[in-house]
Amino acid sequence: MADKTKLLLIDGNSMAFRAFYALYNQLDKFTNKDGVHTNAVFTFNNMLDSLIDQFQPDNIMVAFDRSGGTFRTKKFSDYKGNRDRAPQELLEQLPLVKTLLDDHGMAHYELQDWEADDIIGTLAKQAEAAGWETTVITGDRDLTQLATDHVTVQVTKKGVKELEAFTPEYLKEKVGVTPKQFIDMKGLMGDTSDNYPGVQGIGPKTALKLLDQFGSIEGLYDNIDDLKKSKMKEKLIAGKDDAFMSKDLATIRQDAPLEIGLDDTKYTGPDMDKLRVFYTDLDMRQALNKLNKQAPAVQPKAHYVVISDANLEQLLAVDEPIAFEIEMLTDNYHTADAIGWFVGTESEVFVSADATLLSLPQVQTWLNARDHITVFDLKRNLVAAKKYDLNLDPVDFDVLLASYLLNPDQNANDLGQIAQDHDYTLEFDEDVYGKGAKLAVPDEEQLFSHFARKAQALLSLRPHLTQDLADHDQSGLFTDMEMPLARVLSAMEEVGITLEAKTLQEMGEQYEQSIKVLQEKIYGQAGLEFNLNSPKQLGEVLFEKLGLPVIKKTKTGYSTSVDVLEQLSHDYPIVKDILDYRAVSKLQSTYVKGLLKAQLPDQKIHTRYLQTLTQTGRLSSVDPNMQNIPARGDGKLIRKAFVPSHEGWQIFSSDYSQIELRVLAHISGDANMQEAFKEDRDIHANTAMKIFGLDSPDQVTPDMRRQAKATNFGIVYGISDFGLAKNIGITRRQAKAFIDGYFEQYPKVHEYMDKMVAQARETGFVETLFHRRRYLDQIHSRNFNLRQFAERTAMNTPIQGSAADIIKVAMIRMQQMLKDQNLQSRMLLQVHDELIFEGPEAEMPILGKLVPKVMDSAVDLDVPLKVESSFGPTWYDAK
DNA sequence: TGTTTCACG
DNA sequence: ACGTACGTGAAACAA
Repeated sequence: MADKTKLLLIDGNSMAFRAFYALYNQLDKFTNKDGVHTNAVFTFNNMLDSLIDQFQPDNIMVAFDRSGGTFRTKKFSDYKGNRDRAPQELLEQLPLVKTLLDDHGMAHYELQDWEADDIIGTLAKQAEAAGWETTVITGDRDLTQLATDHVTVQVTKKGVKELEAFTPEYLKEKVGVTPKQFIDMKGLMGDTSDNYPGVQGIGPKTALKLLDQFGSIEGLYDNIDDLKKSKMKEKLIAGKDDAFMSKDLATIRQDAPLEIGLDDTKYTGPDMDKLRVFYTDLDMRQALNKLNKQAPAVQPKAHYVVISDANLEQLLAVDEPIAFEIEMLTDNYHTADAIGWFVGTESEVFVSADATLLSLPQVQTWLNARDHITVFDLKRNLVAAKKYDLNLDPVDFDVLLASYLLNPDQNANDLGQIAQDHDYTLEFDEDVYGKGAKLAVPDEEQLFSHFARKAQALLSLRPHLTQDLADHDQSGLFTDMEMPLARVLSAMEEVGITLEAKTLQEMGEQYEQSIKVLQEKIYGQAGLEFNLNSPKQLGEVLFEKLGLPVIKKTKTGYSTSVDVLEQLSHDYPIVKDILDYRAVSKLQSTYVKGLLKAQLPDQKIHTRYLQTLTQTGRLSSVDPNMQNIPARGDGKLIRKAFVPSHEGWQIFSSDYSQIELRVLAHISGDANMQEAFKEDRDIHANTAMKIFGLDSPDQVTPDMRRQAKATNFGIVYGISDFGLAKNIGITRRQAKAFIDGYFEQYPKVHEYMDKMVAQARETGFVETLFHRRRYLDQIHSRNFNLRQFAERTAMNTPIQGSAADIIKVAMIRMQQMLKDQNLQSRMLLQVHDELIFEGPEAEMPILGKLVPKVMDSAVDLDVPLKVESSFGPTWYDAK
């Protein structure tokens, strides 16, 4: 027997409301570039996908209310009279939802004077007559009156994901009435949300009892004389008209004069191309990516020439700007092998799976004679090329770097994504190469086609990005800072830093012992063994079994973080042991074991700096992270394992002193703060004098200095009294007094803070000294937290970002200086405000002069930059 | 995959 | 009446 036709009837308004409020708190995250909100569209879209999945309908109709009154408001002018008007952010999305339905091949309908409910009711009746199976989707329980053996009403439960299926049986079981009686019940009870009265004084309990006895409102009033004299009887008699009117209002009509019929509900399926345009217009990336997975855009057939001995001449004859790339499958280009490379011109793309061709002298000569080469991820290509002794000096444009500067948070690290953002279709690497266990080189045809399309995308994107950079006033930042920096970083990564494994292993053995001892001690005190590394288990032991006071909770349970444990450690010795255990096991797992795992056969650590990740312009470091090697406490000993790569060499280190506060003094123009730096005073003591109202530095106690230091940090982070209070353990009132005092003493700092927030509100972004941008969409959020966060970021980013700019300039100049001076010393690491070198002992005095000179002259501020240096036989000693 | 914790500036 | 310090990465657990 063939399956019956399946019809899905959706209450469009109800679902749009649900969709809108499901992501209401993220309203501001869901906007497109024109500021149109998309949260409801986004959720509605997901709902449609899951409904199709779940019900596999043949026919669909989404019914909407039409604005203006209906026949119900004509009968009873207060009908739905107490409803707030839907918010503008939702109303603007309703037309979008309807377009979305069109593109999905789903019918929608609305009718003057009639509600969506009546459209659904009418179609449900017609479908029943035609022998179809109907499912109604709504957030409104009133529609359960439509349930029959062939009509199921699915009502959304909490949010939009879960549905509750109302069949007549289920309704009877759950509410105690039949679908028809549901209307009688509403008639007696009334409905506060639809604002009709029912019978005054009759609630659900009484209504149910009466319906059980009399079957319906008609039955009740036909036999009302049989009721014993009572208050209820009086109420019923008094409310008779209201009861009938309310029943009438509650009744979903099944005879609406629809201009459409069942034939018009056919689900014709999505139009992928239209959907693609729709998602693109609304910047709905997630939906777009999902769609591209299901139905990859038809790629224009890409032509390519596979490089061979026979046609090498053709490649070498190319004399125009090219796109170039050496492709690798995995992230870590220090360990990855090339899977191929390509050269693209406007008219042809040359591809190869044989990277050794890059070693050919004629290829190298030809490449080095190019005027313009465009790549994606310069640093990655530099490292890859180095394996074939190839320099890539002519590369003058990195699409990745350009796109990062244009908008650091929209950077996906994938050419496909960047292309898509510029309305250029290109498959994502992940979709061509797979990911995780499925990562593999595809067949040659697919691989080379992808190469060819990438080459074309690179050439095509370059002029647009170049223009955008110029429009943002970022051409200098791109050409003179990020592009040269990529070369500096690639050199630093390739040199790497030598790790003396033996030193770490010995430390590891000691840690192992400590861990064992501490473990036993803790188990003994707890009276049981458990997984100490599990915050969950630890929380249960401490706060349930041992009954320690709960100080803080996380969203999943008890917090066991240091600040909590430290408060407990005075009273409970076990907690002190746990803190010690945590400290040692962190060193063991992350640093001893982690670093040893990352060591390559040359005994060195080759980290990768991520140049296009942070929102502020800082670098980050991965595989392993060399920017968070312990610098304080016992952990600092880890640094002893980092040694020079040659006998007789030393490690040299220079760091900027208080660079962020100096940057703040400069960009705020605050005379008091500038004076402190110009006279090289202790800035924290200076601040202490100011906020505590002291006359001389002698009066500053260590504790005052500590609090002033925290306040200085707080200012840089975009202060809040709460945050400062928490950090230094004072009351919020005191913290507020500190901040007020601070702003009084450094008035222009206060002005700066206000100015940055105002600028973010006005332009949507803030900038560093070198025009690095960060967009802050949430500055306009009506969510307090998101807005406050954006305001703090507006204050902090120009400071942190300008400091990052400055050290980047210093790095570029330093690298050049080492070369110009013919020094053997080399730059190894950058840790935000610190540069680490290695070199022959004899060069240490030279570095001692040169490095601070280059660093403090990297930029000319209204205050001096201060640099402190030191050197020694290991990183530990270079302190 | 998300959460918690902790290492750095 | 809200619940916050800014920027990162890695390990381990808990799903």
